[in-house]
Amino acid sequence: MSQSVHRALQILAQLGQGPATLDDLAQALGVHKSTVLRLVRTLEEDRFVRRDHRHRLSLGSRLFELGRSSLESHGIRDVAQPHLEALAHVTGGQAVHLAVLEGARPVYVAKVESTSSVRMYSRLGLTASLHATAVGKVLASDLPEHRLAPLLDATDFEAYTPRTITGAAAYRDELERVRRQGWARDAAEHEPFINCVGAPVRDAAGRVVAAVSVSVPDVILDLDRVLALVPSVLAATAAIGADWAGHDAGHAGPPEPPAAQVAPHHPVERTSR
Amino acid sequence: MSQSVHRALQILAQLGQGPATLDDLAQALGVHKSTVLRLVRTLEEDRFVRRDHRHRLSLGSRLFELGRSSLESHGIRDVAQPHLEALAHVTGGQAVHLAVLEGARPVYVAKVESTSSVRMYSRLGLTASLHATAVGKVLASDLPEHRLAPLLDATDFEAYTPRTITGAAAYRDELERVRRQGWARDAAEHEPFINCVGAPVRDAAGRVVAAVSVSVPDVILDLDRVLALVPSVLAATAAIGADWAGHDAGHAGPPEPPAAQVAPHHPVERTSR
DNA sequence: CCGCTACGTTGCGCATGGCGCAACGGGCGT
DNA sequence: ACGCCCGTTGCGCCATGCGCAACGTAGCGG
Repeated sequence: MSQSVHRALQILAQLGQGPATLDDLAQALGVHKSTVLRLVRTLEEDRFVRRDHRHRLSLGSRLFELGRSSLESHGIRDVAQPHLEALAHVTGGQAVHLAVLEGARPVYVAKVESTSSVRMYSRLGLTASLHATAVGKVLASDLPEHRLAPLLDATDFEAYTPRTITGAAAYRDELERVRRQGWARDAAEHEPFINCVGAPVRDAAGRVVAAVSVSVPDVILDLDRVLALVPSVLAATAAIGADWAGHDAGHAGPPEPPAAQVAPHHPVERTSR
Repeated sequence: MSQSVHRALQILAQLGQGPATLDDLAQALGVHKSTVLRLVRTLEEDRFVRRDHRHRLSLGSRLFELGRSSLESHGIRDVAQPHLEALAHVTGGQAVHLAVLEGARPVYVAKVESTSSVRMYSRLGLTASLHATAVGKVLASDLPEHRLAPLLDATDFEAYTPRTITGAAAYRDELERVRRQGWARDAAEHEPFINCVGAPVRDAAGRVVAAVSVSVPDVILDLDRVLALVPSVLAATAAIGADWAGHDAGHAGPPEPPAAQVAPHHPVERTSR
């Protein structure tokens, strides 16, 4: 929508893959150098980018602060963490994830690392696939049609493995199954040799607010044994939901009223032009 | 410089202090609701903000990714960490910080927590004071006049304690002393009962690229004993500088050529208006 | 059960803020 | 000492982003 803001964000994204020079950025965005300069200056004023001693641009410390806030703003994260650890324990040290829906994709907001030497790749704050993961199915399964339809349109149904569900129709069937049974599986649909089971965390009103999954390489447990973990997962999500309902009620109303504080600098915003 | 970008960044900063509604933001920025809406939509497209199930706005996962990159982009961080830990050890478990200059203020990019029960407050990614900290003095002492002057103008010389240096003239004298002796002190100038000593990390060309400091509450060690730590700090910074020169040379040239890869979406940028 | 309020959303018309261009300047390496 | 690479500046045009005011809707209290 807003051209210059979008470009500024592209600059940040680009700098996320390493420092760059002005012309690098200009070329990457396909705009003129001077345009980048103006955007960068604005970003610099607010500490979103910095320049090291010899004019190279990189991400600023403000992004670190905000990145931290970003994770912390998911209140459910702290509530869930102990339950995730307990779940990892009872399932024999498997990898456990908590994800929430953000826009069109699930995002991992908490995790417990597997204790086995075979590690699944995932990272806090990264997005997962909607159609090829247990958490994706769980989160999608609760969406009303008017939210689901645009998401499916935006999904490419990439076939990560031969078992990946491709096509919206088949996926809708899968979601119906998830809804009925109350949990989801991912039978080597994303990584060839990893099976997962996932279940929804519901708030007091019954809305799905997050999803928990357990991921197991099949050299550790075969699919049947993974499916046998479902009751443990359901117990964990129920416990998280209960805790969350409590915290949620306690926090009712804004935790900190965002107070009308404008930045004290720039006393006159538009002097001349 | 760029109005809409600046406003978008203000929105992110505001959301950093907690979720907010559209009108909250409009009021905080002093602009119309619809203006905020357009900016927020743009931020949303790129996952810089998200909306939870009922329309509250918070920071998006993209910020978490970038926040991580932001710290990692300081290559010196990884190089320095083991040396910082060694320094903390030989000084008896004191708090050790590594800071770099970003714009007008030092930023902590690595630290070792004190082992004593008296903890100094600091946080990775946060900025420190330029005039009232050892790292600030160290970083400022190496700046050429044309960089230093504007910084001093932008500094308010707030008197945190009775011993804080207030006024640019006195501060310039202090910088001269730092330059001559090769290290800086902070004798209860920022926190009433904490003394620090800091020293510069220099690259192969002799430029100051970072500063290391040791902070000690005076219930643990008196000022003289803190000053006695200077040789250890100097040894640490020398070691870091040497390691960094090696890494720096090894990395010569861009670590990853930022490659002209534009986002594959938005095939036509401007269709209509 | 209904009206009120609070919030997000839309369309419009104006002028401003941001754009590309082209030329300048300075530092570094050769 | 020269040339190249980058960052920086001033300018004029017009698309872009702005505030306004009206609409739609969902949640709430009477």
